[in-house]
Amino acid sequence: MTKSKIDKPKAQLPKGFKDSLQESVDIRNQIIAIIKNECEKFGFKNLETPALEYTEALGKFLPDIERPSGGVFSFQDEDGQWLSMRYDLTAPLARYVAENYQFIPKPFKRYQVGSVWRNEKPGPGRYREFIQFDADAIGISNNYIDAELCVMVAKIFVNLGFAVNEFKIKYSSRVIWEELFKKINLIDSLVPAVLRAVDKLDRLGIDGVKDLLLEGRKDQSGDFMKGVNLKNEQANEILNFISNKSTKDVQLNIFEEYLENYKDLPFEFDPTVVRGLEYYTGLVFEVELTAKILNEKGKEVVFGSVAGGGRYDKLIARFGKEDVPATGISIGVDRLTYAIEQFDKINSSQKPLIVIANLLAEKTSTYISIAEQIRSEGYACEIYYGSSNLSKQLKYCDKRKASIVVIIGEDELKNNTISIKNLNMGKELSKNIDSREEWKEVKAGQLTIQPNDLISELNKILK
RNA sequence: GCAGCUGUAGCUCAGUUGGUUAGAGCGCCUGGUUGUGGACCAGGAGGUCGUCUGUUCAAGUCAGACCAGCUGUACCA
Repeated sequence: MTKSKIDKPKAQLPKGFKDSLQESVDIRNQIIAIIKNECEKFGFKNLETPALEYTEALGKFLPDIERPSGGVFSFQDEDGQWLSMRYDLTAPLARYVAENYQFIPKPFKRYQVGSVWRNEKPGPGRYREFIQFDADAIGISNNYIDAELCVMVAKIFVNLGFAVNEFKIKYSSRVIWEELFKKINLIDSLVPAVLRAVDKLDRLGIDGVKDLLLEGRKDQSGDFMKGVNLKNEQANEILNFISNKSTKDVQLNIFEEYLENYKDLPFEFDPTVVRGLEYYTGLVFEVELTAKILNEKGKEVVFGSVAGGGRYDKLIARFGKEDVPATGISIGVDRLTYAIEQFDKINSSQKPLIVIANLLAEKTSTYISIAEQIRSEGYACEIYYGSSNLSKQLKYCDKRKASIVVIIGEDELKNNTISIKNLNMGKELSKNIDSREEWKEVKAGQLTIQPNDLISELNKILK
């Protein structure tokens, strides 16, 4: 009995995950190499930590106490211990530093790149598995290091091919907000809600933020979001503070003093950069692409930040140690890859593929020796091992996006020649041909040469 | 989580006031052509109409519930 279709497993990618083809992987790897290289120039060293941590080690930082493991992929091991997949690279770093504090050099500067996982509703450009790149400096309280991190990130973007008017690094400080809240007598429990409202300025505009600080606002679908219900005067003070951009504190002054040395890089003070995270204690910053980004359907989207970070001096102390000053930056590699692919900033460096057609089974060793000759020149080369006719083989090559097909059949053998077919050129030529007979006759893009000239002819075409 | 919208072939969709065997384009496969990609021509495969329950002589079409997807919004370490 054949199984009914309904019993068979569905070939389906889990939602929120994605498969990546060669070209994307290639571009992503180049991006990572550029980022790593810059970090190393600034004295950061690589640290790799595992994908799994004890849930407790991650969960202790979770600011949302109501659902301590919400949004995290977790399971129990044989001993009943709860394990979780890392949801960022900062929490594992804090664990590493706390665990190895006496052995590591202080200050400790490390970078790390790796996949992280979040078990939450995926959206456009938002996956449940994605790659982050982090660089953090532990044990330095001087704000020069915060500024240096920003300079390093700016240089990374320049090296990735962005012009200084195509991105912006916006910075602010949590401290100036704390001072404002003290001044307007805001109760502590409302602080997170206020900061979250302010964080939405770029999307909702000043009126949207005002609505959120007061009674609330309706979204596009008509759903109502409750506001913070501040007093009018409090809300006005906050809105004022946002627009006049004049309040600075000591940390910000030191930070800006450092940046004076880099006037050519696009830094901008913006008090509304507050970042959602609870654990930031001082300076915060984020990198924004100013160029327009389109989604798969060609529609323009608000892309948001591609990197962000800040100072988190209390995070490591949660493991019961004393406060350890720390600051870091995190780059969303997948989002960056998406943007870079769209702007063609980096091209896939794939080697051209050459396929040797298989026409005469008894000539396999000839094909092999030619393949070896081509590979030793540095090109990718494969022999077609199927038994299809030439037409099928060419179709296959077309799909593989091969550049050249090497043809050695009876005709070539008789005359001691080799035919090479330039598929890209053939494609161009075919535009002007519409009869089948003519198409077959001209053998578009094809060239018959002496065996000794093979490599030089390939070089000519592929250079 | 909340709200709005949408579920018919691999993809994009049509399907009349409920009425035989549910269609098209694209894609895929085969042949025309066992030594020439594309175009063209001919043929073919592919559907429990999201799921279940109900109304009806009769449901892709009507009703209800559920499920899934999209969009917005919330949360986001």
